[in-house]
Amino acid sequence: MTSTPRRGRPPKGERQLSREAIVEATLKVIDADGVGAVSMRAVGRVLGADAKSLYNHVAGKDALLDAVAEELLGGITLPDLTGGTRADLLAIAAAFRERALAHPEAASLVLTRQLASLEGLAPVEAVLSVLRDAGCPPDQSVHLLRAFVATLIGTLLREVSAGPTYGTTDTAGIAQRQSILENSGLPAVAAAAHHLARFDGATEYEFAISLALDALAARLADQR
Amino acid sequence: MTSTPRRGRPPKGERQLSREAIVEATLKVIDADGVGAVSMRAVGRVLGADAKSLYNHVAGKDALLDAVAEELLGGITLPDLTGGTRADLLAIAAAFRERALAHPEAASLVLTRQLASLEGLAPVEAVLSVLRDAGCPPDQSVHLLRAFVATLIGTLLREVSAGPTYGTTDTAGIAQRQSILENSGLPAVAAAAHHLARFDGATEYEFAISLALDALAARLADQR
DNA sequence: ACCTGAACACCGTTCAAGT
DNA sequence: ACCTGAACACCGTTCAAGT
Repeated sequence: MTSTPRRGRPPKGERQLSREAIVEATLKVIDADGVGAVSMRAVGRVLGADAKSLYNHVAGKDALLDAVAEELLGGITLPDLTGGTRADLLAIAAAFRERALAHPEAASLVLTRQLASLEGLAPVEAVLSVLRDAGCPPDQSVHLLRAFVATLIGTLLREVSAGPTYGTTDTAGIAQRQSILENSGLPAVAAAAHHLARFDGATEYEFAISLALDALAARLADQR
Repeated sequence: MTSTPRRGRPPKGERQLSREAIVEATLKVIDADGVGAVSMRAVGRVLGADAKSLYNHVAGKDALLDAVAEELLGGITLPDLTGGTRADLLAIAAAFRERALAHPEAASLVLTRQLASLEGLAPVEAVLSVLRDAGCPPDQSVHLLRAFVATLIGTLLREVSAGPTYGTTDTAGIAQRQSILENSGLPAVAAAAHHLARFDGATEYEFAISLALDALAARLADQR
């Protein structure tokens, strides 16, 4: 009288698997428990399906993580461009950051993986077209794009990995870090301990991006 | 007549395990096959010991990877400071890069992990002391340090993950990428396809760092 | 003090067997 | 066309049993 285990494709309207649903389920796992918690079995569990069934829709775990990264990158809603170079680049960067902070656990995937697809090219197009409209030649634009993206990625990686508690909330932790730094024996570190022990993502983001855009503007001015 | 399996601690001068040897062996695994190939069993194999023995010297796999990151960070040989702000920051960044490129497969560990130890504080001290000597107040120094490091990390992450073949060697790959970009339907991307399809780590590094240092110098000048 | 056997609860992935 | 059972070669980690 035990329930006889089924085999083969389920008979009726049991939910069909799809690549899209699988990617979505994976993102759910990541949001809940981090990238490290992703396994074919865990994703299958979310969908009520066997892990092996996923292989009918994705090539494997690595390809699945790539797909999640592409989904995130492709889901960025780019701003309408106004023609103001600085304002437009600021807005593009903000769109990037917004997406990263919406899925902080997944952000490292986008920031870290080498993506080959065309999906993620829209932000690149946006930045390059702003630079082109600013009168920047293509070779210079590509250099500036890469430097700008590097700063953006480095800044966001730090922000998402620092977590929200690093800053204002955890006063005990701040005090402890500060005293460690003060007693580090390193004079410049000790002198800056108060500031090193604190971190506010939004402030650091604005500082770094603003700095990068200043540098970029200076190069564009040189150009002319 | 089969060899009887030993149990308990081996009787004599069989190599002792040590935290240091374990970290070194892990780095060997990473250099050979990447971070993904690290497992307690694989590291044990390198040392001729059982994976479980490692737990007598490190808390677990995650702590082991942290230790590798700290070893890399701590092993950076910092330049003697000359008093020239730009030259000194350039030299510090170069030391960072040199270490990253010496272990490209391991670099993401250092660039990505949140390190809590004091080992990695020497580069921070170096940068902060250069900024202090340039007359920059501590709060501003910390912002500039973080922005500078973000650019450095973003740039190096790209360089190590791009691999050496992206640039000059793989002419077929370059041509293919270029034609994909030209046919992407994105006008600015298509216009810059020739440059987007190519990547030279050293050139991009110099461009990005130089840009960051220009921006930093401008801020220091404002200050006064 | 330190190493290992046995053991547990996991992995990713292949492939044939099913519907 | 798509799902699963059986199977394989892996994982990290605990703990008691040994020397």
